[in-house]
Amino acid sequence: MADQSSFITEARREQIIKATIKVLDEIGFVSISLAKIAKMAKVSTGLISYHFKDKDDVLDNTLIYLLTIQFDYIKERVSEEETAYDQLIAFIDASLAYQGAHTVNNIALLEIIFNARTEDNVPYYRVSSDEEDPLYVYLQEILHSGQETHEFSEFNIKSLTTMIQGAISESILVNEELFDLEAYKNDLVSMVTKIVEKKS
Amino acid sequence: MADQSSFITEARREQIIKATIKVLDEIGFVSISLAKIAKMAKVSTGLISYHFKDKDDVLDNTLIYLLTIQFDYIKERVSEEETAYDQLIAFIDASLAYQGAHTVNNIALLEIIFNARTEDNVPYYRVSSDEEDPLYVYLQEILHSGQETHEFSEFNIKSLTTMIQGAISESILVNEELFDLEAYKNDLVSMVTKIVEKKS
DNA sequence: ATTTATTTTGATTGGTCAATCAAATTTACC
DNA sequence: GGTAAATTTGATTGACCAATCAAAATAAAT
Repeated sequence: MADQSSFITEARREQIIKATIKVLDEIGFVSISLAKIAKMAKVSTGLISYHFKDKDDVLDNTLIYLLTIQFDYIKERVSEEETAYDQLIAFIDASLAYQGAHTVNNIALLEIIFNARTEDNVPYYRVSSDEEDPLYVYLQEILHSGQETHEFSEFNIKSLTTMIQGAISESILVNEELFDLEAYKNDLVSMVTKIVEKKS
Repeated sequence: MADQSSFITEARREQIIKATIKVLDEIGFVSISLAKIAKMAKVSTGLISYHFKDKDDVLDNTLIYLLTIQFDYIKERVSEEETAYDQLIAFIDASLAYQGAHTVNNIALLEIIFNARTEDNVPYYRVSSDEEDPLYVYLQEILHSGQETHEFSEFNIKSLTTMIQGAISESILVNEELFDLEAYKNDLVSMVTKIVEKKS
């Protein structure tokens, strides 16, 4: 019984989270309201309050949901590779591929990270992006292992991590129609290769 | 008389814009209101409506104000240099230096770009970042002239522009205390150098 | 079948907001 | 000094919002 009801609860929570993602994509964080999420999910406003503590709780859970999906997608592809270099390429590939294929999720993620703030008004974008962000840590690990095995040259890991993540993030922002994601992927890979490769 | 009153108007507008920047830094785009801007500027709410069409107009003008300051700052430093390579380094230097020195302005800029939307709900961050963004165009020109004079190798200009801008933007997001901006600047310069330099 | 627990609804409440506007104040001009 | 124009105030209005809650509906248990 406790299990059964927990299934219902989980299904409802996911339904509400998915509706939140859609609304975020359509009208953005600034204009979102529980009433609009409820309408999108085709439930009453009270039901959202029943399954989540408050509005912030809905958005926090949506953020976790989005981060988890993205991380799993990338990790799955990277872990298929053997060498640090192949893993690095797979990381870039998968990151850009995820963005191309899950635009709605990415907009929603962006909207939350750039708008949500902690109770003491610290923006989420200043809290994460650091040691705490699993993707950051993961990329750092790849770069580190490549240097350990002397597969890579002696660059600064933190700086290259920041640069790669920035280069990936930036591509979400550019207008899709005018931007050839595939070409960018190839170019970014060859640029990063020039940085990590050992001088011959 | 028309001149005098226009002076007063301009002074008020700037006062309100500066207050808006402060409020954006402190509480963010989501929580901003005309009442809070008025309080920060120490004027009445009605006065803001007298000098600006509506709330969006205040924020649009604040965005233009911030973009102009940033662009002028960078352009001034880049234009002192002669060669494309020195200009490229100066561009990176100045961009990161501006971010380090004008944190409040940068937060405000970020808040507007990642939150404001056009009337048909298109986020500003999808409108700019392209051919329209003066900084983008400026960086592309530097890269282009470097290739024209065969000072640079044959990389894709658009891709490198996106990568550099992403690498610069990303550094706003990382936690200041844990991040050595000076070190990042040097590393980014040496990474970019590896990409633009001709094979010897 | 009846009772009990869980889930869902939608009206309500107190609060904030953008924008308006009549009245007050200040400034410009003669 | 007096008048007209420009500037500034702050109360007001109508819309929207988050959160609450009593009542209804559904499901589970006996």
